[in-house]
Amino acid sequence: MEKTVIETRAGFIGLGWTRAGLAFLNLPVPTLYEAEMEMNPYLEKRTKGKNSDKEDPGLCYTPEGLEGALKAYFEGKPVDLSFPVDWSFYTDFQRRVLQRVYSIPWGEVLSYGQVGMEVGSPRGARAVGGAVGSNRVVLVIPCHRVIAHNGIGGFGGGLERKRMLLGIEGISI
DNA sequence: CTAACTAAACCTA
DNA sequence: TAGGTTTAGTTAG
Repeated sequence: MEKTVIETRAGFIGLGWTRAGLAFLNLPVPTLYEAEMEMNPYLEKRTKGKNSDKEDPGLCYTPEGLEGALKAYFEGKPVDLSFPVDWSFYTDFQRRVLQRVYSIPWGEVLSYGQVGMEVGSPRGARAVGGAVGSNRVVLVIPCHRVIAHNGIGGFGGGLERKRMLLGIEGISI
């Protein structure tokens, strides 16, 4: 697993990747030190799935263009952040949900119930909440664009930051 | 295997 | 709007 920190207008973002794609990407924090500390729990830790990146010569992902895209995002530009993701960290259900969320475009939102509907769990809204909560790649998998049918829902990084991200995209709830 | 959690939705009044 | 009920998947024991 490779890692680095990039600086955007909103702060320092720590991220890591494997040969398969992005493994984690954190929210911006004010200092380089904090960004480095927040990466520790993710390094070489694989709670689920197999070792997708272990000596797989067919894959050779590196995050080219990601820094520029993230900087542009925090300058308010409607950029596409669908960079390759290492999906091996998730259960089948989590992967199905997150892959659907992955395709939600900039500036649009879906409810937990709608996502459940589309991935074959019409009454699994609550389970969808649990699944998006397992997202390690914020922004690239835009889990902040999934909200409750009657409100904003929740967010692992704090509701303030979810509102902030949606605000950047012109959505206020 | 069961029980106890959820970043939800629904129904009733 | 408030409160209780239903719900699917994950995780801890």
